[in-house]
Amino acid sequence: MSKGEQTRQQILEKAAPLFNQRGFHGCSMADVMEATGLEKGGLYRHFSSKEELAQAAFRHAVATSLRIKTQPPEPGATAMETLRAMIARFVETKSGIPGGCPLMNTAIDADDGNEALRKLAREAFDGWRGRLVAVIEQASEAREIRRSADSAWLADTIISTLEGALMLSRLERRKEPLHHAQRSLEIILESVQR
Amino acid sequence: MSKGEQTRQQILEKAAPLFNQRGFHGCSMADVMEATGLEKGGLYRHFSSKEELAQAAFRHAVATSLRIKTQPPEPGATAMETLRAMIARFVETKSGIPGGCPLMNTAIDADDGNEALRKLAREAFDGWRGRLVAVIEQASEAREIRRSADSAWLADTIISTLEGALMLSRLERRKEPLHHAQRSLEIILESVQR
Amino acid sequence: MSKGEQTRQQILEKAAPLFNQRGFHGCSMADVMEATGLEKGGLYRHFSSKEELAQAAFRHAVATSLRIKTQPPEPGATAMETLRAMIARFVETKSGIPGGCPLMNTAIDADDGNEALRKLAREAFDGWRGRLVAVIEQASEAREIRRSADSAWLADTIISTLEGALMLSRLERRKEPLHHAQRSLEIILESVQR
Amino acid sequence: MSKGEQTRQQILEKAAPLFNQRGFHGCSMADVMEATGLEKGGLYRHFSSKEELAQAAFRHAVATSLRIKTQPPEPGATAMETLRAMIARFVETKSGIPGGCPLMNTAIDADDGNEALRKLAREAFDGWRGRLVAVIEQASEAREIRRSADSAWLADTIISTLEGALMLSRLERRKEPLHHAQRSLEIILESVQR
DNA sequence: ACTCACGGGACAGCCCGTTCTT
DNA sequence: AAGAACGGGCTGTCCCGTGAGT
Repeated sequence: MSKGEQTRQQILEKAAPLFNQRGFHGCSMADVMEATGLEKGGLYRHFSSKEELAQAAFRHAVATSLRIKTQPPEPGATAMETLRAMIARFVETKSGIPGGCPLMNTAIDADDGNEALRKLAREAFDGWRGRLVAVIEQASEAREIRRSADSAWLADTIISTLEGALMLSRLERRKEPLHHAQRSLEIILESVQR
Repeated sequence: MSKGEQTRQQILEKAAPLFNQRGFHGCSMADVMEATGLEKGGLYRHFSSKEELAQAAFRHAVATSLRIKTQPPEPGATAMETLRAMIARFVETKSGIPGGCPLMNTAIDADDGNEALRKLAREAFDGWRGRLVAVIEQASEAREIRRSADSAWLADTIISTLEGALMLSRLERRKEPLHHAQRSLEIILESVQR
Repeated sequence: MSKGEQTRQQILEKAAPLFNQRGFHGCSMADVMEATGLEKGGLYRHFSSKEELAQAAFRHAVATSLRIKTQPPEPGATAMETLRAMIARFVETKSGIPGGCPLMNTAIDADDGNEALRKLAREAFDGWRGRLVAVIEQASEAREIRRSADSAWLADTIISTLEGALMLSRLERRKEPLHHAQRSLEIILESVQR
Repeated sequence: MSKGEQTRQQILEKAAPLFNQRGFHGCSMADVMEATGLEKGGLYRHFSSKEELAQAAFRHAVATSLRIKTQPPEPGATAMETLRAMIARFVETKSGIPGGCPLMNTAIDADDGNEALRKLAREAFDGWRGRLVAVIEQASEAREIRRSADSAWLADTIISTLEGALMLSRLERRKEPLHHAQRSLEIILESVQR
């Protein structure tokens, strides 16, 4: 890896948590300078604007988050086991990046005009949902759940419940909401299981 | 209502949507000046700092939001009917204030250092949860649901699922996530009903 | 005159020479701050951008310049006497503002993209030419010069020769070019006189 | 021509129009980089500073301009014919470089502190005037004009009138001022012709 | 009760120039 | 000979807040 590419990665590693914690408007380029130890000239060599840096930082945060939360399924596990493992990992794992789930943070932060970031957040959620849907449909085909089960509904429910619970959990600084969510999702899963 | 109090209310009515949409850092006093038509001095007469204005605006937003979403239960309705109505109202009603749910927005926005706003958001969620818990326990005592049902768990689940779904729904600009949430909560409710 | 208006005038008095001497790109807002003793906040209260300040400063410079160079004609003077007096005043008078003729400076400085300034310079020249043409046509009607004399040509010649000579004169820091111009214009005037 | 010398020439060819159009402060090294396709290092290998580059670019612009405007006189032409040809060429020829006459542009642009550029502009005008004076004195000796004619005055007049007219012409984007200048200079020339 | 006028610091981004590397 | 990488200062502008004046 070239020197420049290396620096770029280091910037992203430092900047991603900052943007995730403070949001786009709440994190200044000076904050990034301080965190990275680089001067303006050094930063702007790798990113042509704060906007571009924030986007790259978001992608980095998502990649880091997902690398931790979506490990490959245990070999030999059934689809339902995989699904439960995905939920459990979300509930138990400390987020790979400080400041909570970057998807939700960015979704809220970019709810006003920042269309570029909004799009990135949407695509990230689409990716997550896609993976959930795939597993659900595997379960469906393996007859682990009823054929009539709606994979889009189930995936949305899992995402919504987990993200909402994470938000509550972070706000109140206690883990119950996440565990409550897990319990509720268990009920949902049982309801579609045959 | 005195002239001053009236002006204060007008400021809050204009400022609340701005802070809700753009967040604390994303909304400047100049934005509020433009929206209210007042000058700096006019604003700072009623609020000693941007911080204080943002907090008052948040309280205003919550009050507005809840006034719409938590109308008094239909007289004669059972506790479970009331609970379902509360959920339905969240799903169907357009938020009383532009920019989505102020509770969630503020929870995310104040996740970094802003402890004062954080506390307000937490209290607002506590209030909502309290009202849910009360209704759930009514249902419990009226034997509409199993005695063993955990009201804290159920309330958390309702809040998490709805908020998570609202976030998704706003991000993707479509209503399915909210309807999916309602369907899921129905399953949860049935599971505790005897 | 209100306090604000007074400050605005003081800003223009200080800024006009700076812009005239250094040009738009060569004069920074910090320069204007230093010259006026005001801080950023004070400046931007009166002018919403550097662009706007530069335009106002140009108008101020033109007004100052013309107030000096275009005094009302001596009562009782013939049109030709007035014309010669206008030329003489340009040649002899120290410019009302340091840095040379603001019309020419701005014409050159705004030759690249600055269309707003360009337009202002053009209008200023139009005004000057208009006044020359008026006097020339008076002379024509008073039969001081040949009826066939082309007032647009004569006005252009006076302006071109004087401005070109002023440029040379400033560049070489000696007055001969201006006197040479005056001599040449005298020949031109005699050629149209009957 | 060595590789290095060749690159240097290419830089000057690209940079000269930029500096001529935008002035010293209005043209950044980044602009030159973009125009030449070179990186910082490539530029600073050939020029030790922006100042030095600007001076070299000015010299290049003058050389280019003069190469076009001062072709050798027609063999067999009288001095006066040569003089008229020089004027005509200035009026008719499109400038060899975009942005107008580099001599005048630089004279105005360097009117503030830039002494090095000022000096170059002065020398360039001196060269032009010298050539005019030479031709005028040829005419004088050949008795094409009166012996008493002042060559310095005539040369200054030609330069002033042409440059002033060119400025007006560029400002108003029409050619009349230049043609008016030519007409006026014709009158001047006739006045010294015997 | 509110406007006007101003201070001064922070913001994103651009600038010129240097050094290291190839 | 030229590119890649970086430093650090400066630019125009926006920001929150204060105090005098009406």
